[in-house]
Amino acid sequence: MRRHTRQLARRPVHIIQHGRLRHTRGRIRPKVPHHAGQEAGQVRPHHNILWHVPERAGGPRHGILYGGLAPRRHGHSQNHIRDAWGPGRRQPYVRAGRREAHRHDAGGRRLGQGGHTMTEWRDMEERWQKAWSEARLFESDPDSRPKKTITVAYPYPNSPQHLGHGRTYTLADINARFWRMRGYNVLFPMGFHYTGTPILGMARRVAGGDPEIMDGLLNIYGVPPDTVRGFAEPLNIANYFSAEIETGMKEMGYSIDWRRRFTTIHPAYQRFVEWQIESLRRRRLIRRGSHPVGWCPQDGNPVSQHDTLGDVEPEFAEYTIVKFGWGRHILPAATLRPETIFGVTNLWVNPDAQYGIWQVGRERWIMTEECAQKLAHQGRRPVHIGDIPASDMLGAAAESPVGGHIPVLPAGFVRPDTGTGIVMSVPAHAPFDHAALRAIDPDGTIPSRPIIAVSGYGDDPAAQICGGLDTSDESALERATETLYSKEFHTGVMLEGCGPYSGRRVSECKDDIRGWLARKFGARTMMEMAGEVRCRCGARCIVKMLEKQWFLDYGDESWKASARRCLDGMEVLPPEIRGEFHNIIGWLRERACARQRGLGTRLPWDPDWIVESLTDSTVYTAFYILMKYVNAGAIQPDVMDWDLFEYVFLGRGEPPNPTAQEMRQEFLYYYPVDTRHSGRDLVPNHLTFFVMNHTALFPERHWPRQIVVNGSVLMDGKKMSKSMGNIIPLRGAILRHGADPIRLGITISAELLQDADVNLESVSGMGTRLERMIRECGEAEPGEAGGEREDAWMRSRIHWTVQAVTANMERMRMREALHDVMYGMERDVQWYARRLAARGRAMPPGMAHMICEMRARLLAPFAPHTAEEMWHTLGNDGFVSVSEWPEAGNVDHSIVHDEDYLVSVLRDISNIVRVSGIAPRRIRVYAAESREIYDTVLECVAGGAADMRSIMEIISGDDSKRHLRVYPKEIAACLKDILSESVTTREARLRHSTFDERKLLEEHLRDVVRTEYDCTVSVYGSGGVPESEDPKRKARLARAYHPAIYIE
RNA sequence: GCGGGGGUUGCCAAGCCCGGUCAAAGGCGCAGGGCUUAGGACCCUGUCUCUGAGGAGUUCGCGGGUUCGAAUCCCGCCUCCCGCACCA
Repeated sequence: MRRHTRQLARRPVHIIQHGRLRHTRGRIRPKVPHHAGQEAGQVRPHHNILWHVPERAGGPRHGILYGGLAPRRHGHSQNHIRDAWGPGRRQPYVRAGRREAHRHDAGGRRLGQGGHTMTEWRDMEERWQKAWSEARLFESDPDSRPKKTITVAYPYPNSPQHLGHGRTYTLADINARFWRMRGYNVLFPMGFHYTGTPILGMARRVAGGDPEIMDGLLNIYGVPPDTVRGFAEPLNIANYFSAEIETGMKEMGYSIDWRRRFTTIHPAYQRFVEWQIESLRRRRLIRRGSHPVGWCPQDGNPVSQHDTLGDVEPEFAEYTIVKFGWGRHILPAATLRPETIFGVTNLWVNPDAQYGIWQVGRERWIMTEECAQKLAHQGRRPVHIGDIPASDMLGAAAESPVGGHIPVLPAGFVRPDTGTGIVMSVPAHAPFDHAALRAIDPDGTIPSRPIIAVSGYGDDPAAQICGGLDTSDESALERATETLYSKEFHTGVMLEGCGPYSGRRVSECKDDIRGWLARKFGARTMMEMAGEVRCRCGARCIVKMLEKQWFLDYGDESWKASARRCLDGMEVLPPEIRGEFHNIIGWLRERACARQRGLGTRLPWDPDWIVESLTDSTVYTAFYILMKYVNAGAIQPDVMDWDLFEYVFLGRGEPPNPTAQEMRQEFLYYYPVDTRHSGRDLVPNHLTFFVMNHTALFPERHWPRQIVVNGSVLMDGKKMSKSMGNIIPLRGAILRHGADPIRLGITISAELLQDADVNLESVSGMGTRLERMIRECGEAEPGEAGGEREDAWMRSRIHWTVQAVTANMERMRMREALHDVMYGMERDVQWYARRLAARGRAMPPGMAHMICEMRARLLAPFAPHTAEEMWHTLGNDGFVSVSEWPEAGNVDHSIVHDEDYLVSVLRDISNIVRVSGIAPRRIRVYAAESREIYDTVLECVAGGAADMRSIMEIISGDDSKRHLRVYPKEIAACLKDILSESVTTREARLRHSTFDERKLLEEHLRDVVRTEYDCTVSVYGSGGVPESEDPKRKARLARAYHPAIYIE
């Protein structure tokens, strides 16, 4: 059994943890040249012609350009739509008075005068950021209002932020801004996670002048050369990028309380981590054990993915070392398939390899030097006591643990650096063994010993699968091996002669056999890299068993139970991710919680170890509350001891000082966390640890209330990564597109849990839309809002929108909410403008104002800068960011119902016009006069009868309806109509059974149609229309809600 | 292997939980028109097929089933992606 690492990487191998079978994966990382011009700080906005819109003279031309739903070209120009904004339209910004003065207060140059450059847009955003900051708008301290503590996983500053990071933070910010407007005292803090090893690796590579990383820093990240030189020092990297990220967050307009900022190597934070880890230890959740890690023998360091050449993830395979006796010596054969011990016919050694004799415990093992070195890192101490030529072993009769003697034979495929250099030969089940054995024993003197029955492969599976193969073709043998191993593992059954395991499935008894060999025959295990992994220094990595490693026992059942209880008591959004948390808790087990290098906090009781970085970042949400005091100088880190934390977090003991008392009060106010935001990738680790650690450290009333998980951001359908060259740095994107358009682009591109494929065109489309909204605010004046039917309709639609947006935002369905604000409302306003035009009215100024103001408020969480600009342009004081979230008024359902009807009739007309190609001169509409059948069927459907048979039964069984029995055709037609409508439409129609179609058509359809088609409109009842008025006999086709139409 | 999530009309992406609002939202792209000296931007219209009448036909990975009715529910299959730990 065996052998080539090359092959190991391609077939299922046993990974150390629980012996779970796991596929190793090949990773392909195409080299893609980085994109020039993406570097932060190198974008020159004035060169961005896409954004340059020349100023125009006639400002009013840009009145709100709502075209109708389907204005025809046949008739008038569409200008009536614009004219709907009517007399209220004027040159903006030329009026004197308070409002005007106010606008100038808002600062400098305004937008909305007919186009802007990117520079102007950025000026606008910066102006508001500055105003917020000066007004300390987002600083939160306890007060009498209810609170919301909203947090996001803090960033690891080893690179600038890109668009992908922006998504989680933007969602959190939208959430924070929403609740703030709803009257909550929102705490939204931010810190920086300095702890960790990747920065260490970067620093080392910079120090070594690694061209790849230098290129990345200078050209992709745009770090100035002078600064990069300082990056040999890890702290400089973290400081540089955290500042960079912080600036980016401010540029994005995040409503963060920056007074609470910290880094995880701040002395105060370290005191906090000491308290945390010590608490866990006192709760007996920390223990000691040994643990395998990838290891570079040259550097003497653990290696993880970012330390390896090609960023290969070090993965381990677990070999079983089966001891074969040979006189006073042991021949240790390493195998991945211990179950095949029953089928061994011989051992293989490499005739060209160097073997030595090593004292291992009380035994003398024969193995290669490489093997002895590896064992030395895995808790054994082989002592070299001599060499032995491979030839001395050839022909020896080795004693098998399961009985009998087998010969030692030579094989070239045995690699001295893999396993022990000695291999079990199982010719019945291993194609390589079969081929090698038959090559030196063509007559079958040594017969195969099949021990696994596997359907489709006969009595000698390896022989069969090798049947048609060229056995000198290694790759063919590898493929055969892979196929056979997989088949045997999953479907194979142990044959007779396998001791207690006969008749059992391979997949079920493999681990048992390993255990049995270990117990009865002293078999050992040995870790080996699954595939060749090289350190960045070039050395080949091995597996090292770290002794006396500290573990956090996430496997503790009672701990898991309380985590489940916490989870059950909290909201998880989106709901479908909840099950995943439970699964993860299910398989969670001990996890190393300390390591030997990197930035971080030392274990209080064992200063040789540093608290591992996913362990020191589980409950820091509580620390923001204290950090305000540290940053303000109200308390010094050196007095933050065990007693202080016990008091502040748990109320234990007496307050050590007045500040502690204040902190306790603030903690009680802000805790628990109301929302924890994070990306999906953190679900199996940080978010679950967040839950686990809270339950271990805090009383139940302080357990988190809600977790919100979002998907990541893709570029062109691919995950953003440096090696793909598709990273869009956030700050560069802001320069190019503006913060608000990016915020909207990210939010609207996908549902919460979906990965968002952001396209930059739609981002800039957002920009122009926002700009138009600002512009429109400049043309709206407070005033009379109109009392006509269409005004009432518009108001109802606004109320409906507020309801829908609010409900969606409460459930973190930000995409849908934004959709209603950006597009839904837009569509309503278009219809409104069309109705106004039909009646020759201009939009009442008050209504235009109300629409704009509602937009500003609903948009404020999403596009805060734009919303502030709109708010002030409308003449409001203060900040929309802290204004009240709109309350939804009552929706007049009957008006909405009637307008929906008009839209549907209009749609019918435009369909006919389009299909027939007629330029209408006259449109005749015949409204159905009786709705008895329709209403009857509608009632039946509402009552659950949706098929003809049951409807006919109901009608026949009701004296008042029985007379309708003779109209089955009509009934069927009504049923079809009704079923094609939505449930909400049906309900609305049920409620408005007194609805008078003809009257509505006469009063309203006429105007709308006439304006758009420039033709006459006649409305009739369907009964008794003289033939002169109904030349094509259409009137009889009228159905309820479907007037007959004739166009000439 | 274990666990999770997908496959929708040119692309991205809703809908699926709660079956008829679905030829299927919205965005992008594309086409025509408007506006503009022009380009860009913006606005309108169209964008599965057929249609001189509001209609019909064929679609939602594949194959079955349940139902008056399925993108939506059930069963089977194919296929893609992600996580699996000491790493943020």
